[in-house]
Amino acid sequence: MSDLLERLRARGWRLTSQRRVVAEVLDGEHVHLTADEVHARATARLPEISRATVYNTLGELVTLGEVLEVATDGRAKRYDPNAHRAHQHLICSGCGAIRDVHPQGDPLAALPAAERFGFAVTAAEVTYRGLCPNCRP
Amino acid sequence: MSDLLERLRARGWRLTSQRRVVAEVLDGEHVHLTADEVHARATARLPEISRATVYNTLGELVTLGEVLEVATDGRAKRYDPNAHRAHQHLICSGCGAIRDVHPQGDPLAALPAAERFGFAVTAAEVTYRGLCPNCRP
DNA sequence: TCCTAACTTGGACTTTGTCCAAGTCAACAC
DNA sequence: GTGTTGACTTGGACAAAGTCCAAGTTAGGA
Repeated sequence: MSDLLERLRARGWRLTSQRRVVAEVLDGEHVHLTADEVHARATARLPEISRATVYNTLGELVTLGEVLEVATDGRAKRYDPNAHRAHQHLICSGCGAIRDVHPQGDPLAALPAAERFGFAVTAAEVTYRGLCPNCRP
Repeated sequence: MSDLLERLRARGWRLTSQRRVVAEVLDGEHVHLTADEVHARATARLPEISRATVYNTLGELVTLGEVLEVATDGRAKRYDPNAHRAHQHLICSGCGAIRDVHPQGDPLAALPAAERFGFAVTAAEVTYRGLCPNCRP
């Protein structure tokens, strides 16, 4: 976390209280908050922080590669701070819970050249879906 | 296509001109239109069709399993009529073009039991990203 | 301690999607 | 054919998620 703030400062980021709070809210494992959730939690620590700043800051963190944007369902985007360890997502179809997971092998390898249609393919995102222990029948 | 309309009729669907037009617009390979694009094309054939009907019809087709909803980017959902042949998607990071692709093996198999956290995992969606031939440097 | 470019703010605006009451019509029975 | 009826469609209001901007504030270097 403070690593993150250090890295950002090293890149010329101005370290405002708003940015610090957003970074703090995003700290942890299996964190996948929407922008609105980030704003709600940030507001608890810094009541006057605005929605626009939360969006700005999240966008900057994504651009800097410190946070991943995850579009799981066509509703609000979610923000995943675990950007420095490759992983995929497992989502409960019942309650929407999200876990980071680590499949074996490289998903990119499964796509043969003949199926690449001349694209320079650089990434593969996998979303696993199922029912979590609480939602199972 | 007429297969589709037959299947729907067999399931008790009332076959209105609006629904027929939406189904026609969605016909084809590598079709991944947004609801708005579907509406625009449907309007060309049936000028008085409403946005609400396009949304309703798309929702019904998804529920019936005839069309897949694809959330690729946190913007508008896209509708993929190729629901009866398992496939994944390859998206150009430059221009947004989408192709259906068929990776080798079953992506589900890559997720070990220890990484399933007690979930009953039933599906895996893979999104490959890269630059298409036109957008490559 | 001052200065200034960078940052933040609130509110207006856009895009995407949902909901509803009122009107229309496909399909079935006759 | 014709009538009937419940399913379907419509337009408009509404909601959620996100973007944009002009004006005000401030972190950090000089």
